[in-house]
Amino acid sequence: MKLEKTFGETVKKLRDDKQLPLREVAEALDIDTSMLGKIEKNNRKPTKQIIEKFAKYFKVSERDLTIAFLSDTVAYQVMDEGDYASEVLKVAEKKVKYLKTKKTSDQ
Amino acid sequence: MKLEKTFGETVKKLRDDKQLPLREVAEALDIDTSMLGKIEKNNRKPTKQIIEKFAKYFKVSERDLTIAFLSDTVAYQVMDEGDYASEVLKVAEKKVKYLKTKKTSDQ
DNA sequence: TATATTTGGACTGAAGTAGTCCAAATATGA
DNA sequence: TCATATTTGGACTACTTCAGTCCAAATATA
Repeated sequence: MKLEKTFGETVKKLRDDKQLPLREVAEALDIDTSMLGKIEKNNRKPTKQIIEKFAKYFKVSERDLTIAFLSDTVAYQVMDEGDYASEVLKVAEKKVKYLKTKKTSDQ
Repeated sequence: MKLEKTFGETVKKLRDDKQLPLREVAEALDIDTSMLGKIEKNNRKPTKQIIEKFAKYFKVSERDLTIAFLSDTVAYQVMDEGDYASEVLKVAEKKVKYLKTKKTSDQ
């Protein structure tokens, strides 16, 4: 089974693997040490800019990091709302497909 | 092809089918007429309470309305973020399943 | 024991948003 | 055409949310 790590867990692992302290990474990304700690604990959300910096600094795919982050947000959001989570995501997928088609045919 | 209507389109249709003016429905739901108009145009989000009132007033499933609304939110949210929409939703589904399992085994 | 790191609480400023109010635009019907 | 009802949207307010900061306590390291 593939374990679906949160964004925070993902970036913490990147840092741990290189045995770097929060201070050093935070400095490199030009953010507050405490901020980075919170991001790793999913207590604060990273901005696009911060995700970009993470990707460059750790030399990982910005796309993958972005997807990891956005899917986190969506997952927690739908889990907060009753027991419809899976259903909501399924319908959302249909809507996305529908809206994409619409968009394309609009041009 | 099943057309995936937005929440606003859904409730507008319910109202149109009964040929009711915004004023009357708004009054019954105890919200501002302008507010209802905006909800139908997806310019304002309904609260849980308003969704509940819609369901009761039009005698439709609250669950279905809720899913229609939440999936709207999620769909537009992920479409705003680059071209990763479908991928994000797929990963989010995995995370939801993973988190549900985790939650169950936690108890 | 001293130093570095991690954690978390409290706060601030800014952004976002539900909801209101009103007036202009549009439709309805006599 | 005229009068009335409905719809639309802009501007505003009050409230909430949240990224980001600062600092001090807790914990780890050597």
